[in-house]
Amino acid sequence: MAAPKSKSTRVTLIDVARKSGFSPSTVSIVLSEAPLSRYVAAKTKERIRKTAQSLGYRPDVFARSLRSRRSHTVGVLVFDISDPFCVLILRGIEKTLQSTSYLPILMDAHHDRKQFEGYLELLMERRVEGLIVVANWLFDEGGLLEALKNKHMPTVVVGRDVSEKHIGSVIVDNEAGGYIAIKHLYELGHRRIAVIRGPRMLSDSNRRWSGIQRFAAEQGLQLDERVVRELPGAIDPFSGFEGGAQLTEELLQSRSKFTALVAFDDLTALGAIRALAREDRSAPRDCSIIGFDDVPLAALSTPGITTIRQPMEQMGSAATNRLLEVLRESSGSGQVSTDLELLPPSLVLRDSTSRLA
Amino acid sequence: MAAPKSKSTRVTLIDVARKSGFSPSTVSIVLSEAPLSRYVAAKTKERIRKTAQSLGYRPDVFARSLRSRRSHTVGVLVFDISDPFCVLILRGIEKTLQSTSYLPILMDAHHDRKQFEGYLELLMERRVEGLIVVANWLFDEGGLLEALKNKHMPTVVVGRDVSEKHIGSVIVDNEAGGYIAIKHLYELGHRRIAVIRGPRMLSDSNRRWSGIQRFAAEQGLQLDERVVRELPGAIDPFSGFEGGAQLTEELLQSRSKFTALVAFDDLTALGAIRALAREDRSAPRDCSIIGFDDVPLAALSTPGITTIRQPMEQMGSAATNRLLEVLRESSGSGQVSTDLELLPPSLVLRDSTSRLA
DNA sequence: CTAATTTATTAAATCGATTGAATAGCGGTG
DNA sequence: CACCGCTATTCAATCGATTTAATAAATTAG
Repeated sequence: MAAPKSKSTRVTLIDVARKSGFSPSTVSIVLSEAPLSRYVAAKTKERIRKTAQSLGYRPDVFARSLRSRRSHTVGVLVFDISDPFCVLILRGIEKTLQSTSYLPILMDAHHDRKQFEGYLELLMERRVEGLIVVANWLFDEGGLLEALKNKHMPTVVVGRDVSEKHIGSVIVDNEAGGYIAIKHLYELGHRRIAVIRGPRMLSDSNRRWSGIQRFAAEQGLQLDERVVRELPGAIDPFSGFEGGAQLTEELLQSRSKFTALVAFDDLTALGAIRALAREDRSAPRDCSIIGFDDVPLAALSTPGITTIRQPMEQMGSAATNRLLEVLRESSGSGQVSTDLELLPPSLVLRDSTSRLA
Repeated sequence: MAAPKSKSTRVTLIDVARKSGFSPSTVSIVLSEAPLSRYVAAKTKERIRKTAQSLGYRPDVFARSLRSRRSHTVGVLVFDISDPFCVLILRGIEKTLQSTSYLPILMDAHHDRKQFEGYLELLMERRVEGLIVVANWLFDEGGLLEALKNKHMPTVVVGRDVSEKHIGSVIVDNEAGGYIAIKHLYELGHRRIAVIRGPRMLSDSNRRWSGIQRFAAEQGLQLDERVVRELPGAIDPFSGFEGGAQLTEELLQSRSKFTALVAFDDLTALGAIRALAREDRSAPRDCSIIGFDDVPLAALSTPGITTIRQPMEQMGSAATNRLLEVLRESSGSGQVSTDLELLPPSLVLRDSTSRLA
């Protein structure tokens, strides 16, 4: 039989206190498992918990936060939620946070500096206890990091290496990724390998390129610089696609020969495939193509794109755990340790690459 | 010169009151633009605002919410954020909410009933003032709606028609979409048109099918039932792809002829393309294919998928405006009007369909 | 046997705002 | 001139918890 309480009155701590016969203090101490609860008799605890349960008591988050000065929330600031790259990271964050008492508050800056700052401010106002920034495509620009640092807020960035700035970072090992990518093509017999690398200003891009070069050096493979191109440093999340298509077209029209292509990421690879199609060619028949990221699209396009997988969900978890550690240890005073967490990429075989005939 | 305040002490309303020489009440009334502020002298307002500004005062959300019993938040419950269908809707919601004082709190149930309910509970505890549910792929099942109704919370569902249940809904006009889709193929000269429709239990699917049938009836077009298939009612967000590939393969292996295919959605279309490729055929050369939704992938695959676009961002906005209306008018007592808002779909031409040779 | 310590509980202050009722001044009215 | 309604501001209660310091009883120590 449901208690026929007056409908609109919420059950408060006082109600529980009255009904259980203990003081509000004791009830609070028991229900919030404060340190003092060590001294509360087991029987008392049980009685209080039972009454709370039976009344359907739910503490008021606002009252609680007001008094205890803790919001039990963390801000998650993502640069562009429509970037498929982000979504799995978010899932990792969410799953990890789920078992804690922290609520993620997600804000999407959709690639806008102003918005980013605005939302950052908003999150501060909502008194988040920590911050996870999911960065992609240019983020570094123009003192954003300074803004972050000044906030004096435990912060972890995932997807971009900013470790010098006394903020934690979690990223994939891009150098290893580049290495694995070209190695795969090499092992399929390809020797004339084109590369569409990312913008030079992007550190990810440089690391991947280093990996490629390292492999080439190790194998004595000659990288023909006439078939190495660089994406422009654009802002639009789809610019990778456009750029990939554009540059591939140029490559095809130049006289230089190549039988395989390392694309900066999956979108670039998709663009390359589009360009091939325009010339009535296709992957992998006329050119093997390998991407990077393993966004969901990569599996759905035809041909499926062979790619270097970033363990995105793991990256989300790792970043979250990093933050939680700090939050736990010092309740706010702490800063995230500066070091960089590198997660290993892996090769995902699909149909856009094949052995050289 | 920055004021050298003791660093950790936050600026409170009292500080502003003291410095400006008015009482806390007046300050509160002015800064929160309460009704009473009508009676506050313009000069006073200005002085208070100025001091607030100069002290860098930011009201404490918790104190404010505690006293005023308003959280200034709305819950956004999405069924699966990795479904690209959702993301643009979210953007619409976010953009619309941005200009208001409401903060969206986003929770992702990733296709799990239990999670959905858990997050629903959590949002109630956080005292959201309203709810936007972004539903896709089966949601109707098993009393979820009842749960929602019982919460006595203004709610709008986008993406699924639940208007009978006294909850607002915003969806695309699926019937019109189906009609437009087949019309497009018909106008390209196709007469033997296959259809992979969605699961029968999904109302979207039925409406689209109705639209297709209506067009056929109007034109006296015969729909050959041997080339009409139905996706199984699976849960997985990618089942559309698998299903599309599977059913297309079956269609190809049956002796029945067809020159075009209406796919339930873009993922299904991608699956169909994959199946064609396996048989060394391709769209649109061997078969024109039209999708539904216009998810971002549709533009990036090769060939680009001709599709029926759902105005997803608009749908998000519409749902949000619907909710805001209710929230404004009665501060909570109100329920969302039951009626259904149908938004028009539109044809997006790309390369997966072509005139019958 | 008293003092100190540990266990168990509570009174009361507090977090930082909002808000309904109260206080005045002031011009107009019958 | 007493009363009313309007403008302008403030007092004090309140929202619902947490937390510090205090109280009291029980146990141990000296």
